[in-house]
Amino acid sequence: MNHSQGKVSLPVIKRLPKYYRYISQMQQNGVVKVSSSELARMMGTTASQVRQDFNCFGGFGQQGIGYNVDVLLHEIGRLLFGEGEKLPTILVGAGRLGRAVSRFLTTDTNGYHLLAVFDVQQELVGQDLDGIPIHHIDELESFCAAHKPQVAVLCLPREGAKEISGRLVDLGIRGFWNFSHYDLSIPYPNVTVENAHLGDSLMSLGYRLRND
Amino acid sequence: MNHSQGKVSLPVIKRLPKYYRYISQMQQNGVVKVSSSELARMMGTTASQVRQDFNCFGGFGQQGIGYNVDVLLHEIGRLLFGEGEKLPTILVGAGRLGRAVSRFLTTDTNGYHLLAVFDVQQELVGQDLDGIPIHHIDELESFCAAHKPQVAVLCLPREGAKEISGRLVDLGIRGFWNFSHYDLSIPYPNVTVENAHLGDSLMSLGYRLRND
DNA sequence: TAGATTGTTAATCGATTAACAATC
DNA sequence: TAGATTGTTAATCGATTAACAATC
Repeated sequence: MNHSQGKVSLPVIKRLPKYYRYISQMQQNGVVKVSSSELARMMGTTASQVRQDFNCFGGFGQQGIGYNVDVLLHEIGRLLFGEGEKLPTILVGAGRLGRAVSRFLTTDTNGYHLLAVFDVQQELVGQDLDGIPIHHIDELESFCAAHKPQVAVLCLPREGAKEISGRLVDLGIRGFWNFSHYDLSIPYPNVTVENAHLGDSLMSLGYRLRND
Repeated sequence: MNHSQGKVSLPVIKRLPKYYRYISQMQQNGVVKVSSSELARMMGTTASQVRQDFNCFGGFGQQGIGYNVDVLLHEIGRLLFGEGEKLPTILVGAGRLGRAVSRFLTTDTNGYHLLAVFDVQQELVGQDLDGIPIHHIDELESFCAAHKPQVAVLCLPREGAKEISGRLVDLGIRGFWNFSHYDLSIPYPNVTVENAHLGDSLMSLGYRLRND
């Protein structure tokens, strides 16, 4: 065990969820022990990379033996989801995309607690999404002052996103999961942003298809 | 003008949609000309990278002058969306995510033509999504034989995705936009796959928030 | 002890950035 | 011509892969 972590690179971080998925499946299949080369084969990478990745966090294995599946899953889970404390989260935009994404937050992942949904449409206010109440966007300030959410998920058009994200930063939001076409990365460098533009992902698929 | 393209690297391809978005906005604002350094500032990168990127495709500018916005948008659009011919596409899974994603395919992007939606649920069969008919999954074979779709968008659970993707490859699908948690990249190396696991993206945001 | 497999250092590879000659 | 800015080659940086010593 060496350096518990001195700034882990983004490529490594982005691989953690994939490790988590594969190791989680192994546990469900009753597998107890795994080697870096077995993991590498599944992940489509090299044993070297697997060991390098895990050693960014101090190393989870035993020399000569391999990795214990339970230990590995627990440690990576802890990295991704913390120590059981969940990130208080709000969702802005209750359109089709917002409704789909809320499912992920409430049932398909750990580490997040969805407190409320906001929308501009008066018709939606008072309704709920999987039991989470929909508020009018004007209540953003009072709600955030009272409940101090840390993460905001943006499922709204570009125009709205620019204005709303500014307000949210002022209200203390530290992390954005951004599906709007407005690019948040530059204006708020001290806030963590995960841009998930569906359109971008689809466009690059098109290019690759035409040119492979 | 040099090499029209001798295998462009994935990082470059993934930046194309972002260039497209920014340049598109400039055109809407009536901007006629742009330099690599202006683009770099907007994109949050260096002028060097902008020029290197464009030169993967032969270079779109004029020495001493800069880049013409119309030309740039047209050329990058051509790379992303082709010459007007749209990729015949099907969507598998008409749940919340499928309904959200269909919107992107039909109205928020170019280059794709959504032919049909498939689902296992009998109640949905016969209904439509933005005018696109929902078929039962059992009709996949006959439909594909008749209409020869090239792209499949997977919005279904992991278990379904494994089986369905195998069938789709046999039916001639060349490209997948995969939202399921099942990882397609390894089993079908000769097919283009864009994995867009929402869960993965959300998990890495969590890690970054806790450790920044 | 011998075999297996990790942790860790060194080598390679690829992507980004810098420099500069070409040219408008 | 002088200034601006690209296209392109060279240098740097970071990430991946290989090698090997430590250790179970």
